[in-house]
Amino acid sequence: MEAEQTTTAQLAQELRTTVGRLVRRLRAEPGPPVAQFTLLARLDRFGPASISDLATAERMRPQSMAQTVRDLERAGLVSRRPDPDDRRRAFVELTEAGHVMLSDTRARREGWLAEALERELDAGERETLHAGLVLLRRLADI
Amino acid sequence: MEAEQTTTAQLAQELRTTVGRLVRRLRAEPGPPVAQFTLLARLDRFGPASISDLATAERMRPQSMAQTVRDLERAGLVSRRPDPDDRRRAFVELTEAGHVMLSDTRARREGWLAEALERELDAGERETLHAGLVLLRRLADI
DNA sequence: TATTGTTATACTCTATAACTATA
DNA sequence: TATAGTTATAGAGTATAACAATA
Repeated sequence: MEAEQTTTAQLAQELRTTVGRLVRRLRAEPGPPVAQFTLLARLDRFGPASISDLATAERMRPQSMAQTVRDLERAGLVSRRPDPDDRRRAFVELTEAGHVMLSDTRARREGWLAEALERELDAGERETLHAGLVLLRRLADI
Repeated sequence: MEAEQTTTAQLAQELRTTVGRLVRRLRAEPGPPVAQFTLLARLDRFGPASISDLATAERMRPQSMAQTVRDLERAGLVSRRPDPDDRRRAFVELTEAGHVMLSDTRARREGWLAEALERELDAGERETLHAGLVLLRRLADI
């Protein structure tokens, strides 16, 4: 089907372009780097976790996750608590400063996204967006 | 509304996480770097354009776009044609090699995304995705 | 003066390779 | 041997600053 194929290819390009624009928009917002903020938010929502678990959750190499954690640790925003049952592992958790940074950023600056979702989209649109994200997630996990 | 706020915050986090995963997934696919491929696809679809126009279209700094164009030019995939009406400007356009690379990549490797859209999603889901992308684009353009 | 474009430089993000320590 | 984690290194992607040429 010629028309169908064209549509799919266009959708692919649209997706690529839109994702690129969105990433740049997110990055432009002041506050900690996106990857670091994402990790802080994850730790806050799901609690302490090991490097491996965090890497798996974000579909990222453990070495890459280790870098992000190292940067956050140097900034004093997360700390490590050794796993008493397995001395190879350590739980990464938010420090008090990490909590403060997170809520601070959410409230003052990085809240941009949440605010935009509230302000620019109505309830129905948020549902549509959610449905779209579920599909994007599925594509990302293939 | 407490519940409403929580939902919006969660949606924001979901968006952030999903976009991150998707970017990494796209990057993992073999072929030319994502930014370069995106530009090749744009030139193919919309025709020659100046650096400034391309930067505006992708919501990117002209200096950043100049880098991408320079890399593609060095690889022989795009060329510049001076604008006869304005000697500051030049039109960036696909070379024959650029066309070949584009269709080659689309067919063999980078076609992953288009294929996935065909294979993993049905027509209704593609519509939902499209609607979601329109909203994401709106958010990116705020 | 404003616009188009360039080069230099730096930061973020993430990957692969090679390694240590523990299980 | 397998798993958890680290450091070293490199490449992609993009930004800001400072500049040159043209309008």
